[in-house]
Amino acid sequence: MSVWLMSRKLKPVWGLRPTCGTGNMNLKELAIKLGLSPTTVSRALNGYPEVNEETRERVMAAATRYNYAPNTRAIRLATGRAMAVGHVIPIATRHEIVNPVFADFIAGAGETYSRQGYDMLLSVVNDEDEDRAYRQLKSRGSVDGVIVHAPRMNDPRIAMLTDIGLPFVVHGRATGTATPYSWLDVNNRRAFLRATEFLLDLGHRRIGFVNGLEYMDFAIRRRNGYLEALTARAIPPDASLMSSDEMSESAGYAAAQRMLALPHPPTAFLASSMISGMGVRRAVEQAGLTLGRDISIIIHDDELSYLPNGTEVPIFTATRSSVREAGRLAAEMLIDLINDPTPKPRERLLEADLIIGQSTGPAPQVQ
Amino acid sequence: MSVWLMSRKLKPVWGLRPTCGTGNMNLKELAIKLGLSPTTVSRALNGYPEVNEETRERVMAAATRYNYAPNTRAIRLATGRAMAVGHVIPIATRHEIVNPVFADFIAGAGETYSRQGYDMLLSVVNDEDEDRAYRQLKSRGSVDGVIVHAPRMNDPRIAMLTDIGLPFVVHGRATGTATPYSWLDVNNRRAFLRATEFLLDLGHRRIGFVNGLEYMDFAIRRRNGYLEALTARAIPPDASLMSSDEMSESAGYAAAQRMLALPHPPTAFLASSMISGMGVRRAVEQAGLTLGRDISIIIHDDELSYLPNGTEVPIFTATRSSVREAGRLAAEMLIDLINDPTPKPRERLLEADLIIGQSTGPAPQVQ
DNA sequence: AATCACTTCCAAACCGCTTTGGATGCCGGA
DNA sequence: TCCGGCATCCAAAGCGGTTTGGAAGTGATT
Repeated sequence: MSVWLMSRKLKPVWGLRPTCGTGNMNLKELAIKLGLSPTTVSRALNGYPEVNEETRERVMAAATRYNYAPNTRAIRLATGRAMAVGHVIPIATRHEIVNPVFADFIAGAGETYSRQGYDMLLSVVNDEDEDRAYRQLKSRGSVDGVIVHAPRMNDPRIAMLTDIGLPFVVHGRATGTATPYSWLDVNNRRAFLRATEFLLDLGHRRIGFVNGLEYMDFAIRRRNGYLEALTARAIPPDASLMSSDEMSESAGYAAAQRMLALPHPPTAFLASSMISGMGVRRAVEQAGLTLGRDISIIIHDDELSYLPNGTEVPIFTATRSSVREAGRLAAEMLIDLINDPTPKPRERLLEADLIIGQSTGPAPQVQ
Repeated sequence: MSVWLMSRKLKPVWGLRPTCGTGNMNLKELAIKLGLSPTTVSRALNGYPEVNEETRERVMAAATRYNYAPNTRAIRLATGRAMAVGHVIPIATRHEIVNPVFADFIAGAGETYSRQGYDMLLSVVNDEDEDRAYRQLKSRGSVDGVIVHAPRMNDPRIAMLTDIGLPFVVHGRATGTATPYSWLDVNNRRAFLRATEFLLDLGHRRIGFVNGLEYMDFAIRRRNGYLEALTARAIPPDASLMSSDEMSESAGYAAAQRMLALPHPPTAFLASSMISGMGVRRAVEQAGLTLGRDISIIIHDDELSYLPNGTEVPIFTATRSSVREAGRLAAEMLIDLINDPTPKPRERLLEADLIIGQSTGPAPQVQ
C-alpha cells in the first residue's frame, strides 16, 4: 500500500502547459486529426519516400486546410541547424558601414536567403563589442555562418572566425592575411587602373584622386590601381592630388575644392563613389567649370538602387559593379560553404565594367 | 527467455547522436562538471532565488570558464518566445525602401534590440510576397513582433497583422485606417507647415514643392502641411509648382529644372529629403542662380549618418528629425508591446526641428 | 517528539519537431 | 507452408533548454 502510494507520488499528474499558446496548429494535433502518427505526417510533408502517395496527399491537404506551418524553433532545435546567417554591423565611430552601399548589399543577400529558406540576422553592436558579437552568434548557435563586412588590412576577424569555427565569407579581402579564407570581391585595383588609363588616354596628366578611408582594404587596392597606371606612363604621383576620407558628399566637395585651388589644379577626378562624386561635381560647378569639357570625373558606381547614375545615359563615366549582385553571390557562397562538409575556401573576383558617361572628355589643351 | 528478448528489443540501445556536434558546452555537461542538476544550473544562471548564493557563484564562474552560452534555439522552444523582431523589406519595383533612410532606421532599432537581448530578423521579399512573409513570420514563430515600414494610405498590412495577432509598430501612420494600432511618426504635416511659413515670412510667394511619392503616407501629410500654410495666407496653390516622385537626386534635379523653366519660376523650394535637395541644388546652380540669395531651399533632414547636412553649420535650412532615433524608439515601443499582456495601442508623435542653414534668405525683390 | 517553515536542490515533463529502429501486413516464390 | 522482400506506418529517443512539483535537511516552535 505504501509502496503504491509512493509510486503514485513519484509519477503525479503534471500540470499541463497550454499546448497551443500561439494559436497555431502543430504537428501532433494535425497527426491526431488525420489519425496518423507524427512521424508519418512529418515524413509526408518533408517528401520522404516511405509514405503512401495517397496518404501524403491527404496530409498535404490537411496541412493547407488547417493552415499548418512547422514551428521553426522546433525544427532548428531538432536538426541542429539555425537556418540563419548573421551580419554584424559595428556602429559608433565608424559609421562608414551604416551606408547605402551596405543597405544594397544586404538587400541582395536577403534575396538569396529568402530564396533558400534562410533567415538573416542583423546584429548592430558597438565597435568594441564586435568580437564578442561573433563569438556569441557561434556559442549560442544563432546562425550557421556570417558575412564579414568592410575588411581592413590585417583584419583580425578572419583569424578569430577561423579559430572558433564559424563559417564565413568576406565581402572584400584583407591584405596581409596569411591563412586562406572565403571571399568575394570586386577587382578594385583593376577597375581604378582602367579608369586612370582611360583618363590618361584622353590626355589628362593631373588626375585628382578622391579615395575612401585608406585603412579599408578596397581603398588601398584602388589607390594601387591608380598609382600603377600613373607609373606605367612614367607620371610621378603627386601627393597633393590624392585624398583619403569618408565617402560623403561633403568630404568629396572639400577634397575637390582644395585640389582645384592648387596652383596646378587637376583636369580630371577619380572619385570613390557616387556620393563623393556628387561632392566633386559641386566643387567643379561652383568653380565655374563645366563637367566633361573643362573637367572630367570618373566615379565608382555600386549601382545603388536609390542613387542611379542616370536613367538612360549615365551621368558619370564610371567603373560599375553592382553591390547588390555581390550580396546575392556572397550569400550563395556562404550557403554553399555551410552545406559543404569539406570546407575548402571559395574565392570569387568580380570585374567592374567601365561605362562611358557625360562626365569625361579630352583634356583641355590650355594647361 | 523470449520475453526477456522482446523487452530487450522494445528498449534497444539507441544510436547516440553527437551531443556536442557544435563544439559548444551545453547545460547538461556543465551541470555534470559541477556535480549539480541541470535545473539548479539553469536557475543559478537565470537569477532565480532558490539557489544558494555560494552555489550560484560557483556556477557563474564555471559558465564563464567553460565559455558556456545557452543555446538560443532551445531557449526559444522551451519558452515559446522568439526573442526576435522582424522587419519585412519588399523589393523589386518599389525600391524606395532599400534606401538610406531605411538603413539608418534599422541601425537605430538594432541598437535597441542588442541592448535588450533581441535579435533582428530581416526578410527581403518580392512585393507580392510581402503578405505571406508576415504570415510565415507569425505561423512559424520566428519573431515576437514586427515593425511595419513605409505605410501607405489605407495600408492593408495593418488590418492583416491585427487579424493574425502578431504585435507590430508602424513607422509612420496609415491614413484611412479605422482600427487603432501602434505607431511612431514624425509630425510631417507640422514640419512642412512650419517650413512653408518660414519661407512665406521671408517674402517668398512661389514655392516649389518637390515631394516624395504621394501614395506614401508621410508624403501626403507633408503636402497637407504645405497647402495648409499657403491657404492660411490666402495663396492659391499652383499645381505646376508641385511634384511628386522618388526621392532621388535625379528626380529632384528634374523637378527643379522643370519648375525653373516656368514663365513664372519659384523663388524657393521645399524638398522632401537631403538627396532630392541635392538634385534641386544642382538644377539651381546649373541655372546660374545662387543658393540663399536668388533661390532658397529647405529640405527635410533625416540626419543620416553618412549624409550629414554640413558638419558645423548646416548647409541646407531644414526640418530635422533623426530617423535613427526613431528606430531606437520604435523598437522600444515594440518590445514594450510584446511584453505587455494587455496590448493597448501605443502612439508617439515626434516633432521635427526647424534649423536655419545657408540655403535660405529673403525673397529677391525683382519678381 | 512532532510539527512547521524555510532553504536548497533534484527528477522529470514539456516545448514541437526529426530521426532511428522496428513492427505489421501483404505478396510472390520456393 | 514458410520465408524473404517490400511498402507503410509507428513508438520513442533525442535536440537543449525551462519549469513544475516535490524531497531532503535544518532550525525553531509547540
